[in-house]
Amino acid sequence: MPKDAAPPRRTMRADARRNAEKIVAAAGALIAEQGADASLEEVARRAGVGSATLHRHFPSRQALLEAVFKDRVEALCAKAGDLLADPDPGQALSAWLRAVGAHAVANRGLGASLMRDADTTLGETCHDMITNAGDALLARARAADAVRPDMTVTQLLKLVGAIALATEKDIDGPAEADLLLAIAIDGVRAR
Amino acid sequence: MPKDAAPPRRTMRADARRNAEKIVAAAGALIAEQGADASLEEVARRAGVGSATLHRHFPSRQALLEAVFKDRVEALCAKAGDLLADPDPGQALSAWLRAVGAHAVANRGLGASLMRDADTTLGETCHDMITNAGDALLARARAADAVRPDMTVTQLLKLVGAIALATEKDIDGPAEADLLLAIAIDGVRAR
DNA sequence: CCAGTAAGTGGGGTGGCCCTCCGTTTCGCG
DNA sequence: CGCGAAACGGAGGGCCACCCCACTTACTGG
Repeated sequence: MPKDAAPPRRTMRADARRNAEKIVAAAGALIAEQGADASLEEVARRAGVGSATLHRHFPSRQALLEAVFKDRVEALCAKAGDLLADPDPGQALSAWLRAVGAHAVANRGLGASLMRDADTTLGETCHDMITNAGDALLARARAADAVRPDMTVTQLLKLVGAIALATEKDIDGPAEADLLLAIAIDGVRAR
Repeated sequence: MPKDAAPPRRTMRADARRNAEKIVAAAGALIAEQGADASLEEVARRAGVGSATLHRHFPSRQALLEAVFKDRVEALCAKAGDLLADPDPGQALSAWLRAVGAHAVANRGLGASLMRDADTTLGETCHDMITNAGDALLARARAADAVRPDMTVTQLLKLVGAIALATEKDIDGPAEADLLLAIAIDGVRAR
């Protein structure tokens, strides 16, 4: 009998991985300079690869953004885990939201990534990760009657992302964002 | 002696005015369908004019958006005027903000117009109009100790615009936006 | 060590977009 | 009416996302 179809690759080929890394690095730099709608061709150019390679590794702009922001998001998730040990659940939630907001303004375009579009079909790893992380904090805060009972993480993140988006191209973005965020968080508190 | 340079036109030529109107109408329809980043060439195509004509009448996308939203914005300004007579200044402000938010989600892209880019060089009539209108309401609310004393209209509008932007592509945009807005406004109140 | 092969690559093409130049048409004033 | 200026719109340049396909390269089993 014919032998089975070729066994599927277990790991990426070494050069492919290297190229992917070069692309992510270049994208990170360019996005920091120009924002999340930077030219993908310019990214490929700076990474020293063809545009086809970029598109093969990252089929959509969103996919590339997620790769770029992955470690930042992981850091935020870790922070959420730490804050679960905080004695004051309400304070913990609000501290985390401000941290998320700070990252979102600092890294142009992260905000848009987090809010995410209700239409994205699948694979929104970034958004899922942060949603899950935030959910734990929110649940605890809700149990302690520190927040309005009808809040959802999605709403919270939308709020944070929206504010980041609105201030990210401001002259004094971070300060403005922090102020607006503080105000919004105030509204989230249980009355 | 040579006669003075030809006297400058006082009014637009009739066909020019008609074309401008057709363009605004087409843009309004397309923006309602596809959002504020709709293709300008498609607008020109639907209006039955060449793309050069569109660009002559509206040198920037922002200029076109302002023309499209002008009457909506005027309505909001009028409403602000009316609300100045409301006996409760805090309530009046919050009602107006919700009205602004509702319009912003309903008319895709209005939100972005309102928040406006800190870098726009000049001529942001739309933004100016609404800023002035809101300022009166805010001043009155502040005098009545109904809001935090450090709020500015710009911040308020940024908040509203951001929320509209964040929810405008949602399945259930209006409801979501109203809820988030209510929360944010709650944070704006004086403690 | 070596060849076979699937995985990976990138140049070039396509179509869309924004915007401008410029020859042609149209308006409206005198 | 007739003429000059105002307005028009198609063609074309530059840029971009994305796809196709002939070529190259890394891994694997003998």
